[in-house]
Amino acid sequence: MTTITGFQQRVYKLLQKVPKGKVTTYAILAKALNCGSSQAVGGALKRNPFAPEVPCHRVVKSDRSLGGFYGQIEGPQIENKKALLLAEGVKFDADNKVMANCLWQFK
DNA sequence: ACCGTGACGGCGA
DNA sequence: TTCGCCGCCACGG
Repeated sequence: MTTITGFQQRVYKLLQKVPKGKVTTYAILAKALNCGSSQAVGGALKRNPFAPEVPCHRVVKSDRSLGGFYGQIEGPQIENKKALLLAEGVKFDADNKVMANCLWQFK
């Protein structure tokens, strides 16, 4: 039973606003949603019922590390996430961190 | 209705 | 500069 709460729907909608080749952070999303907790955003993405429709792979932590993907904070899925972003033109640092200029801000 | 947990963030030591 | 702790909102059991 996919219990989609209004908050989650809001997160997905906003996330779809992120263009290809750019990434955003949980904090930025939270702020845009006027929410003080990025964890809430992460929780929503974790339970993301719209796998490919919602580009949850374009969301990284505020320290620009990959964060999580498909319910995992590390593992093969994360590698896939990185590959996906690379395929979209997002560049990474030597420490598996996205370049700051690739960050998308809701302005 | 209550408590514990979480794909996080920021500040302090 | 790196590691650790507390705080935040929302959700599941």
